[in-house]
Amino acid sequence: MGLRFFNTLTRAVEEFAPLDPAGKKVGLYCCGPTVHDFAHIGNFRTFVFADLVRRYLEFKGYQVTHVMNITDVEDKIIKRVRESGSSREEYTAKYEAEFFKDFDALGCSRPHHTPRATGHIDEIISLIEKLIARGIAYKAADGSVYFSIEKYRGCGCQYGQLVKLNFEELRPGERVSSDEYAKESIADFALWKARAPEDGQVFWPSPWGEGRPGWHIECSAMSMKLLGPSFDLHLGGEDLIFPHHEDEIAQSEGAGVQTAGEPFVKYWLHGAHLMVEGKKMSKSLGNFFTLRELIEKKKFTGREVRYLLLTAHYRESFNFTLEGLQSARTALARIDECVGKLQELAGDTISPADRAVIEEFTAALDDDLNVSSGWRVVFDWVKATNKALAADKLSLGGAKTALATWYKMREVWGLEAGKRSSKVLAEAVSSSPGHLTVPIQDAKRADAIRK
RNA sequence: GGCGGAGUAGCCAAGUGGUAAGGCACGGCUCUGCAAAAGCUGUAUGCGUCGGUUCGAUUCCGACCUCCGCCUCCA
Repeated sequence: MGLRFFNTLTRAVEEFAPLDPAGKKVGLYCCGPTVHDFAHIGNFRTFVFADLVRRYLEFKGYQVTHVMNITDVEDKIIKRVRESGSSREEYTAKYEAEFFKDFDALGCSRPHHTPRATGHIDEIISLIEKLIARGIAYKAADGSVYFSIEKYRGCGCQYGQLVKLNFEELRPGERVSSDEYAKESIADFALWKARAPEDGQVFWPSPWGEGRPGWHIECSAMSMKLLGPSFDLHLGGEDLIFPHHEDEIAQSEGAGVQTAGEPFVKYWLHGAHLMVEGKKMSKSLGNFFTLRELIEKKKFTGREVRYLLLTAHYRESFNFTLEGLQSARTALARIDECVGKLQELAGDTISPADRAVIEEFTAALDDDLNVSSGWRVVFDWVKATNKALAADKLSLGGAKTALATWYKMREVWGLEAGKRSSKVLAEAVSSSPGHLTVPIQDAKRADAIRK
């Protein structure tokens, strides 16, 4: 059996088969950040998850094109821009830069493309024009353009592919904002929002007047531009299933740009949310970690945070705790210790990995990214390696193979060791091949280093 | 109210119709200036509750309890 993913579209685990007839190229899109503030640890769970998917596909030999959008125009951003007095460009550039700082600290591979919504206004407009031409979108009295779910369904398209929806009982929300009173139907959503006074300088010209894109449209426009009208994988947090992703499907398939019978996206993968210290993250509870807080105030590393995020299956809600980070630190140190010894023995030479271990590892990850089983393989390997090291039974060749085995698995985890912690450094100073012995005269120095 | 997900040792977390992986924490032993690391080793008669099916259920079915998400431009 090969790689399998749980597809939200079918609510089942499916064999992964790329659209590419050669079975080689894979298009992967992940909904990226809205750059209105520092991203929190929950946001990053999704990006680490997407990074794992990408790395594992590459590990499996696929040629992945990874796209992640930057949403740099949206209600909250406009509000903040107005309050801060800076321009939208200045404001979003700052938080985009901060976002990538954290993204890098977590060891996430940069996507091949990180398109900004505001850089694709033309594509967005042309997509909306297609929808209007097909009679699925309409310009309302307020100057905005809306997507008509009724018309869409009238074309034989299905709305509600990702969630079961009861249209008769769709409740008119109490919080329908006043600027959307012109919609024909309550479930219709904005493709283009007419310029409002509070938007300030944030607007673009369009065939329907000045305004800005709706929330969902940029993902449709940019993903199809960069990956084609049909692509393999679309990822995001579970909260995006509805309405964001449902609406993306509607906009993209409603435009009629796909080859007959081909979907906009073949596999939809959604990551579950994070809890913090047993509670739902919320600003009022104050349990809202940002990565920089964890790094600067709590003195953890991005690598430790990444490890912790990678210990739980992506579809299970996960309880993120400082205690968990502490145990992540210990577990990583154990791996590093073992790898450090191997490096001393084998150097950084290239050797084939242990096939049996890699096969076991692959079997674990193939199963909808069963990271827990993957870690079991890693720690069984650590144990076996340590045992051989302690018994002095590891030949040079054996050490090279063991090291290569870890490097292979590490490609998937993305946990390259950066700077060693002071504890490990102290040991590295006093270690010699084979056994870790501290010369007696160095005892005081060792104690000093320890402090 | 509608839809969906989950409840496994102190904490995190796999898994299976036939008797519970792994990590962290904790205890014992070996090694050691003391530690740490490493090695060996111990720790759930039990998998939310109550019923049912079965030779046998944690795994299947039903009910219930609890938690979480979406239905409201939050990853």
